Amino acid sequence: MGTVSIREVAARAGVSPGTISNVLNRPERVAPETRERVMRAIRELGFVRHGSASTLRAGQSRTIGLSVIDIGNPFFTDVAAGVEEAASELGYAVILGNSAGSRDKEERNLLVLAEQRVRGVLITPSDEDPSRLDALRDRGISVVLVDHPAHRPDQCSVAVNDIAGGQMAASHLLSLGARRIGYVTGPRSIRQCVDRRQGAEHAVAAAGLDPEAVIEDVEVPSMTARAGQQAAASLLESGLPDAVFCANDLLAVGFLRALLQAGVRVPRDVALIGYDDIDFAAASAVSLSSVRQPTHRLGRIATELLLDECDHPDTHVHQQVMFQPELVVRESTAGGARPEERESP
Amino acid sequence: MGTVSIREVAARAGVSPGTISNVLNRPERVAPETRERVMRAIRELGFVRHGSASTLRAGQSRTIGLSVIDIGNPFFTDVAAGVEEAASELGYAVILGNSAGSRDKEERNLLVLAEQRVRGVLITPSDEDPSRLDALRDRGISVVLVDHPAHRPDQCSVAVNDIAGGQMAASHLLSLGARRIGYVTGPRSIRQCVDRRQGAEHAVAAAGLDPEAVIEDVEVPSMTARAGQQAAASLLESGLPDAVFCANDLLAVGFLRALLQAGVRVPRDVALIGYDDIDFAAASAVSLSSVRQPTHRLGRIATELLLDECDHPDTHVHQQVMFQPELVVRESTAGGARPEERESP
DNA sequence: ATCCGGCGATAAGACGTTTTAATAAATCGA
DNA sequence: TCGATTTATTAAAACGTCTTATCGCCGGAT
Repeated sequence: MGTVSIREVAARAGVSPGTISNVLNRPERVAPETRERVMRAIRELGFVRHGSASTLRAGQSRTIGLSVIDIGNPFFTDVAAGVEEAASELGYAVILGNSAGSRDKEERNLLVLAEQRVRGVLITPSDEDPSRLDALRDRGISVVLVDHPAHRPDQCSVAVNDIAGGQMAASHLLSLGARRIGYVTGPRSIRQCVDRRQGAEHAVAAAGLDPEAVIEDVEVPSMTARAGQQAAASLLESGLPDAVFCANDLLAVGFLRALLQAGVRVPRDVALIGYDDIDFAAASAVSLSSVRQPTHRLGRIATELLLDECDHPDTHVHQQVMFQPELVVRESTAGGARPEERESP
Repeated sequence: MGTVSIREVAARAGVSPGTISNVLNRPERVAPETRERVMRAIRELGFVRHGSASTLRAGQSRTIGLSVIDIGNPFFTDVAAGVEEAASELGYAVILGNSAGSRDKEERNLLVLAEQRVRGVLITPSDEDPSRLDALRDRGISVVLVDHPAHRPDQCSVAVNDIAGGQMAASHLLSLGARRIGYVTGPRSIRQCVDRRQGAEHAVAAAGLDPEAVIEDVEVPSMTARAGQQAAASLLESGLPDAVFCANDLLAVGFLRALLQAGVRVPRDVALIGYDDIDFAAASAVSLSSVRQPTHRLGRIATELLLDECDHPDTHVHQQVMFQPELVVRESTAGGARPEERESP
């Protein structure tokens, strides 16, 4: 029972342990006949290589870490699926960490990854502080930023232009006639929220208007549907703007639900746009306009960059990949906020 | 640079390597003064324990594996969040595997987990074949089934009564007057699909009707929104029943979308119910009736059972936990399929 | 003064693999 | 036929930690 080691396989095949290792790691160096004999012994004994021993001796593992902010958000799930797919193709396992927006939790997760001596880490950092990541790099663990542009040239990153996305969303709302735009956002420590707002400001300014007068912030503590509902409640109390831009679709879905429950008509009374274009945006009560990001590719490319950096450190060139988002118009902004649309009640 | 080992910490603190190990693993055995000195050295040198060396020597790791069928399904995401949360609290890391419905992929994932010498595995098996899991158990890796009842008394499992759930859904549809019910299902190899149908049969039989005459199967190859759309297309062609029961919400969301696009009114022309009660069920175009499962708890309890089995093998008693699902009625079955509801067009 | 028990700390040997240098065997050119 | 080269295999030493048995020390009982 229990564990069968390389030694027993060696005995069974009538060779030395070193040869087993060669069959496993450099099969071309061992004679075909011997190789076949060893493979048979492995099969017959049900041998499975001890990854920890291998990692210990070889000094490097076949696992990578993935640290995301909210595994419950379909955006990150799609990214994770892309990561898992690419990693699995290249023979790597993925250790998942969910920081749930907490700095502490993220730190603990990174410690676990460091202990596991993962080959590299894919991370959507929960804040701008680079010290923890530098610590990882000092330990020889490569880091690729996901959905976050790298500030340093010696670091890979894969991101989507959030400023452009915010601009698209806001100028779309402006084109519908909106002159007061609510911006429902998560904490300011989240770069995405800040960038998307900045993009919105650009759009407003480009339209010859004053961003301060047009854009009204509603900040909520997390980026979930529940928080979106809260935001709607607060805005219903203080007075609704012409249009609302939610920093992600989860917020928008919750926001929409609360609005409809309160009898507000979308897009007639308020136009609404989200961000991420998660699968359900198209299926929600009023189908949701949004800003689409190539999520699956984000995960895949990030993984490929990371593993290229790990497996070919000499030829690897660091890249900061920046994708462009895409506006998706649906019912929630169709026609829009102008009162003359359709007959009045 | 790079890695600082226990030995250097020992030198710095003026003790032997064994003492460092004791501080790390049995702090109570070392004098408070020494402990403090060691902790300081650890901090100053930025020492991080080499998990692989530890695993190799100790013969057991602090990681568990999680193998799910579809990480893109919010049901599994919620389960995974529960798992991650509980594992993290108990100091375990989670290695994620997504079998994407493929037997091969699942097998590869399990091999990786075996190589990593994970302490245990949480798995939603993609089929009924227990041989792969037995192989894991033979290697001393505990296995807990998630969303799947164990057939053996010496194995833990956490599941939800799918027969009861199917019964709830179907009897609800019957109570609305439905006499022909479409059942949109994934492959028959998926136990959930089979059980939920069986529950529906019970409900139909209990109503004094013939299940064969009432229930009409539409089988699709995967349980995604896209597949739901296909199912709708096929049913639109062959003629719509009074009501439709989709084996999960993803199918139902896609089904609903296709129906609405074809001008079919829900629930007036067709009543529709899904399964899982994912977050978006309440937010879809016509809010979706569904059968709720305690997903997060499923993941948490499964993890707690697994780690209890690992950490206290002597006192551990195997449990087959079975939760009861809950019917959630929303618009998609409100009023229902009877033609006399509301005025005609 | 001696012995005993208990506490803290240590020395040294695993754990299972990879790797390096070395050996043995086979192939080749002259 | 002989040395030179290549090819296939091996022996043995790591990798960093945990653990077992051992040892020294101190206080208290004899």
